[in-house]
Amino acid sequence: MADPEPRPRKFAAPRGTTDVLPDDAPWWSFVRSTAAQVAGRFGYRRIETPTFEHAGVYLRSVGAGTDIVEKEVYLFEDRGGDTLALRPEGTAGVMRAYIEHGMASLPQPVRLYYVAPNFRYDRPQAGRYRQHTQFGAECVGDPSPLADAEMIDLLCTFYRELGLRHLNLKLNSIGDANCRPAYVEALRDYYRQHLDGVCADDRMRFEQNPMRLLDCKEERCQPIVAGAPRLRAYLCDACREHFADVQAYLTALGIGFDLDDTLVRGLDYYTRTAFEVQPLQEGSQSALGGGGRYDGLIELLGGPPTPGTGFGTGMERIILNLKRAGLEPPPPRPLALYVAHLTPEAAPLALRLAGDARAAGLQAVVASAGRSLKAQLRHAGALDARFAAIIGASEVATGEVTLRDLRDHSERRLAAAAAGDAVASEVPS
RNA sequence: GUGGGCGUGGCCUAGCGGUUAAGGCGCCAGGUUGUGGCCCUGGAGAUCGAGGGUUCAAAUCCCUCCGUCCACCCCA
Repeated sequence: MADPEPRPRKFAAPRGTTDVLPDDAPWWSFVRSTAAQVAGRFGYRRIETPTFEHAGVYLRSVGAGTDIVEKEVYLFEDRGGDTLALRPEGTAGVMRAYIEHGMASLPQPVRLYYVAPNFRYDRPQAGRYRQHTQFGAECVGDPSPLADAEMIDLLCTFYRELGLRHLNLKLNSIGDANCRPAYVEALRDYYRQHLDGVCADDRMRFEQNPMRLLDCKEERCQPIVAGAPRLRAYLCDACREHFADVQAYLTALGIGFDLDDTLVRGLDYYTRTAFEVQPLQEGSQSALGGGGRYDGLIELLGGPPTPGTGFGTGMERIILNLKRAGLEPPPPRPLALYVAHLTPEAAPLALRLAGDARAAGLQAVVASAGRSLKAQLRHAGALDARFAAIIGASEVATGEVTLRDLRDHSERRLAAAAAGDAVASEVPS
């Protein structure tokens, strides 16, 4: 033999991406179907937008000065020369679709939800991936605080139905175009006096995105954050009232929350309500979900002035927390029937029998050809099958099947055509 | 972008300078003629992450890179 060719290089999944293997699939179907059910019960309808958009959709809407736009967006040029971007977050694409398809002429508000992958080029870590999946919902065309409360209610209901406990809802209002400028002014004035004692990031934020000075985590900046003017004190009457109503509705719903002055969204089109949910325990990073009101966004994307509010929540982090909480996903369907066959003549019967079982809604697997009966039954055991059908020369001759109960080891012979039903009558489907 | 831990067959792990890299799980096959889960036996499967260096000799020491995990940051 000639020298074997050098083995081709083995590939690994790109950094920050994961394979969802069969063992984890039950978690995913559980979380996905719960999302669909809960959203459906709130009257939200599913929307799917492309995984990539013209880059401007995201760059304009997510906003300059944010980490996402500065360094995390996957940008690429296609062969036709268009500049495109992989979806870094869910809302912008949905709003683009709202505008493009004239949803403003549907009965308002329009309630939409999605489950879709998002892409951000940041450094992977526990619960942080370059591709992650978000369940999100948007309520477009309703300016009232009731819509904000509904979003939070939907999100909390979702978590509750999954079985997640010990969550902390943080709530804030960041004002609107009427009142925020005065606040930002005051904040700037305050920080101007403290610029020496503040971290380098903060000095940049001071210039580019003063609101985000408030959520600086740097220890030495904390006293300065603590002494900063309170945004809530600057809210105009309309915003104050809106915020009070959101809280009243949440209270009526029995949803607990903590007010948090430092919870901010830096950009102008974010208005009023902002919220975030995190696991109660390790309060550091790893928000499970968050959202808020974005009354300026649709206009920014070229649509008519339209209010909107929504949330996004990370599926991988949810599953991580479900596992940490010691919960189990609903068990997958068991294998009802394993069909063993001993001769080439038996194979067609085996295939037909498996087909009968499947038609009855059961899970059935046919053994690979050419293995000993012992090997086939061992395989059946390894797959945790409930029944094994055995088809050898003797069964072929009589058109029968030997059906073995793998729990109590009992066996009986019956007509091949009846075997599928026999299994079905004993295995819940 | 910054810092730290770790990289030995599919998985977990032993070996930490010296002949053909060891074990467990898993996989495949046998333990007589058509029968599983226990037990026994055998087999396949590793250029010890990659490249360079030190040495008579390196999986074992040094350097670089890559990957991965964890934390910071940010976010979901």
